[in-house]
Parts: sequence; C-alpha cells; structure tokens
Amino acid sequence: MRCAYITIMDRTTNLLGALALGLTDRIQASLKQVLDRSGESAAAIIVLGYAPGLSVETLRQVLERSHPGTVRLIDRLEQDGLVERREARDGRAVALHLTRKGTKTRESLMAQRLDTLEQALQGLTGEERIVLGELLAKILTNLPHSEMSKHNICRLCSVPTCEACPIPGNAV
Amino acid sequence: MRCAYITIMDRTTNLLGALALGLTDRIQASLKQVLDRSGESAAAIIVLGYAPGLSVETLRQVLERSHPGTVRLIDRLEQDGLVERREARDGRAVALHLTRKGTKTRESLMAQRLDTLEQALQGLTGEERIVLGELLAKILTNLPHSEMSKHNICRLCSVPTCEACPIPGNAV
DNA sequence: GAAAATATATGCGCAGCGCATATATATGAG
DNA sequence: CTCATATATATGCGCTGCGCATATATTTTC
Repeated sequence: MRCAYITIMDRTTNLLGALALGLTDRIQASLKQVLDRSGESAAAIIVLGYAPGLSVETLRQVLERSHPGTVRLIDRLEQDGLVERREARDGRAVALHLTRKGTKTRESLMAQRLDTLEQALQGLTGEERIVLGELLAKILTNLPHSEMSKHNICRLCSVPTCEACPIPGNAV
Repeated sequence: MRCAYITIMDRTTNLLGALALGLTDRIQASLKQVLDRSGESAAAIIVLGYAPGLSVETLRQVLERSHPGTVRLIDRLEQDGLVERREARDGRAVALHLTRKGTKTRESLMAQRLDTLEQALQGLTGEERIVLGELLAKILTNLPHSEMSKHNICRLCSVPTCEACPIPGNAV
C-alpha cells in the first residue's frame, strides 16, 4: 500500500530520478557523437578494455543481453574495425580484443562521458562534491546487486577516477 | 585539453554517472513490467496526463523524437487502448487524451518508478536525504536546459512529489 | 483568394533485439 | 576410451521501433 501523504523526502526521490534520466540522456547523446551505434556498443568497448580476451558469453552476462544480441553486437564492432575475435584456450570460445582503433575510440568514449558529467557538476563547490560523493557511494553500496549486475552498473565507468568502487566486491 | 591528474572530485563525477545509469536501467525495467513497450511510451503517457489535449507536434518536442516516430508511438498507444485521438480546435491538429485505462496505467507507471527510486534511497537517513535533495536540486538548476529539454528531463516525474521543480521555469 | 506555413500521416529501409535452432568443442560417467 | 551431456558460438527469422523523404489537409499571411 502506497502512502498518499507526500513528504519532503519524496521530493529527493523524484529529483534523483529526474537527474538520473537527464544525465543518462546526455551521456548517451555524447557517446553517440563518438560512436554512432546502439547504446550497448560503447559499453562493450569499455568493458573489453578492462578485460581483454573476454568471451562472448561473459560479455553477454555483463551487458545483460541475449546471446544472439551479443554476437551481433560483436559482429558490428568487428565490421567497424574496433574489435577482433581471436582464438581462445577453450576451443569453443572466442577471445575478444580491442583493435588499436578500438582502444582509441574507448578513450574518446570515456573522456566524453566524464566531460558531460563534469559539466553537470560545474556549479558545485569542492566541499559539496565531496559530500555528494559520499552520499552517492552510500547509495551505490546499498543497491541490491547480483553477481553480474554489479559489473553491469560499471559498464561505462572510468576506473582511474574510481579507485575505491563502492559496489561490494568490485573494488580494485 | 583534459587534465591528466586525477583528484578525488573525479570520483564523485564517475559515481554520479554510475548511479544515473544504474537507476535508469532499474526504472526502465520496472516500467516495462507495467507497459511492455518502448521506453518513450511510458514517458508519453505520463506527459499526456499532465497536458491533456496535447498535439502530436508538441508531444514530439517534449519527447525529442522525430515526427513519424511520435505518430507511430501514438498509433501503438491507441491500439493498446491507452490514448485517444480527438478533434482539436486547430483542424490540422489532433488532441491527445488518455483513456481511463491509460490513466490507470499512468498511475502504475509513476508508482513503479517511485518505488524503484525509494528502494535505492532505503539506506539513507532523513537528514542525508535532505542534504542529497539540496545537492540534486542545485545540479538540476545549473544544468543547461533548452526551452523544451527542460520538459524532457521531467517526462517521468511525479509532480505531487516535486512541488518546487528546480529546473528554471518549470516550477508549478 | 492564392502562396506559404503548419500539423498530421504514410512508404520505405535500416538498426537492433530475442526466440528457436544448428554446430563445434569440452567434460564427465561408465 | 567412448558416448551422453553441457557449454560456447553462430544463424534464420520475425518483430519493434526509428528517421528520412514525401503526401495530404488545414490555417495563416499577404
């Protein structure tokens, strides 16, 4: 049963949703300028940079897509010259690697994302950012994460800027 | 020129992006349980609830879609019995209205979204929520908004929970 | 009253997704 | 060692949804 009486806390709830939506939109748009592909293409490239040699199956789990969807995603990235399929130890599997071009694209994607986010935080003082960071970390820690979704949420992250990932089990 | 030196502030930047992505994913998934349609379908229904009689053209601007995309979106919602096309004063235009079923669906969509967000904030104390709310409001106020994108970012909002919208010009 | 502007609708092709299925390799029971 | 099973990848197919180009109807402007 939902409570019909509105409190000031509900405002925070709604604002969080609005900001999340707005930022995700802006990030998606800025990533599209670098790579004119579906949203998950950028994520695939970023994830592959962290885990060279990843199999299609594991990538599928991280991206939370269907298997055919992931295979076709890799097909496209391969066609674009961003990803290579190499032999894996396991003869059934494929080892995915970024090409040189893929690595360059990855750097642009990450820079674009951080620029977009940085722009949003422009008006905050240093102290406000620290407070915000602590609150965000707390929320991220408490969010329910399955074993794979905790990687999924980080699929666009820049690890150098997040040395202490607040997601339980994700810290470097 | 991007600065190569990483500071603690960059961590906040990255965390903000991660949380925005994670929450948007979770909200999208929860909305899909209510309405198994494209992401913007839910937004269309919520926006139409705020502005009954809206034209396709204005809805198009709020949703930032192409015109054909918006027409087909309305086609689908009409087929689902959620939206009606009625005559408008302007004989060229169409006045969009939610059906009774559409209104019910809208309420479920909004409740689902707030529930999902509320779950994320579960671990925060009342005071932390207030501080967070102030920071979020400040960020939202500073975000660059075009005349229409300031409606776009609110396309899933629950107005009763956000009586003082921080987006300049949006306050009720 | 005719030309330009505005609002809606449609033909078409493309991107991307998931279900069902096929194929190749590895693993494990006997 | 062999064969059944599990695992990893790939493909056929149809569907959703999008945007460009274009067509049609109505309003506005001169």
